[in-house]
Amino acid sequence: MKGYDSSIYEKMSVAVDLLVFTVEDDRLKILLIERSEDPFKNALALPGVFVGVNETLDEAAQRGIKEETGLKDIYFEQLYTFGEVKRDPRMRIISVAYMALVPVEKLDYIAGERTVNAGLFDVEELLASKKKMAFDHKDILKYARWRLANKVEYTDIAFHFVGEEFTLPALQKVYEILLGKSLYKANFRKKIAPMIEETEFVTSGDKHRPSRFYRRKEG
Amino acid sequence: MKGYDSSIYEKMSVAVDLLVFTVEDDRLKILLIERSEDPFKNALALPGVFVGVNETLDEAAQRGIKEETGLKDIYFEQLYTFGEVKRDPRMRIISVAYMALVPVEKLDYIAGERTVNAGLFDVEELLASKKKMAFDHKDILKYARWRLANKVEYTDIAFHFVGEEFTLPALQKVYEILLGKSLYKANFRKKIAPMIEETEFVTSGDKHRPSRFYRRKEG
DNA sequence: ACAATAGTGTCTGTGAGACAGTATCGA
DNA sequence: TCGATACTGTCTCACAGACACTATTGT
Repeated sequence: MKGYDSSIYEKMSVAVDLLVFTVEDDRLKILLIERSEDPFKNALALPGVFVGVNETLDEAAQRGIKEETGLKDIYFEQLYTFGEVKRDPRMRIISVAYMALVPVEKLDYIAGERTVNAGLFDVEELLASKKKMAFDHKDILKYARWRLANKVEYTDIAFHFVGEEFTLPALQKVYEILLGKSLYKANFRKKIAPMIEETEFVTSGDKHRPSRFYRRKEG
Repeated sequence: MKGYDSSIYEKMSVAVDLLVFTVEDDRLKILLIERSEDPFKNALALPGVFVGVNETLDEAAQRGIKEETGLKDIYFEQLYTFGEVKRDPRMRIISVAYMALVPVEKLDYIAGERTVNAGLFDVEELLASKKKMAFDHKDILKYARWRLANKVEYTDIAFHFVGEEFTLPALQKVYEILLGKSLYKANFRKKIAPMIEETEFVTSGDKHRPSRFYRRKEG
């Protein structure tokens, strides 16, 4: 880093953009806001915050999640950093995208206080439509959707969409939604079996056989 | 993004740090420089460049690779963005880390012109030793090493360490180095058979059976 | 009894792991 | 012929896919 003298390079703004995903009504959804100002007035956008000088990227992401959802202690991970020169027409902004995964119950809990112009949107529908989103946010969403589909195959992310205790049909549905295809019950259960343990509880009230609740097992 | 008025947030410097990996003498190596100035004078560091205001992150990475190795058109990908507040003791710098993977022949080609204080270092040795590196660069290296080990299992990255035409023993060695374990010849060949096609060439001069050269097949 | 969904048993094919064997070079 | 490395054949076992079967609730 020749001389490492940054003064000859102009500094820039660094923002964290948030992709808060959840599964609602058997669909993958994302929390978006409707912009109230130009540029991209009235367009859908990812919520985001600027990174403060005394704040790490993770801290900024956490702060943003708190501001938008009221939640802390939810799962999130850095996704990718977007640095096209003109991604924001006004000024140079580097955007570090973070994904957060939330069981929908946690969001419902604070639904009443939801910002009036923020809400959950169907991801597949949005991506399939020609609807424009602000900035490069549609590209970011597309990339995040792709990563989710990938990671569900070799990690545990699907579990972050369900609560502490969950039924296997519910968890399977999450897998199916993320993978975009249906799975065989028996095979799914065999695959998941080593990662979970039974609870003593079962569902009730449905007009069919009740479903047992499980929780994650360490290991 | 409340108001989207960035003026209340101070701007910061954004740098790209480069992890140029290669395989030399059956070892995973990385290109590092020895710092000539404080802070961390004489410590090993990742080469890096600041991101210019009219330059994307990828362009900055490419420029940095060119400056350090003289090479362009080599494989690279964004790794992760590091944003600890005090990662650089002098000022706030956000570092977007990029990995580049190069067959060692390409680096040898320009070995004569190598910067006097830059060179290839054995990655495992470095990580196992207590030797300090500048800034948080040892953490970055550790993470990159981990990612390489992971990605080799479900992607094609290993191919970037060999040239256009390569023998299977050579490619297998790359896999073994990245995975950190030895593999069975027969199984390895069966696994990559669908990804390659024969050439008409074989090695010669060795005091044993010659080895056929292969090249990648599309698909 | 029936509709509906939860949950299990088992056959099959595919692919990774293990290992023994054969092939082809230089000396 | 021998040492060395390239390359192949084949057995086994774990696991994913497919599908048929049983179980338990409410009405």
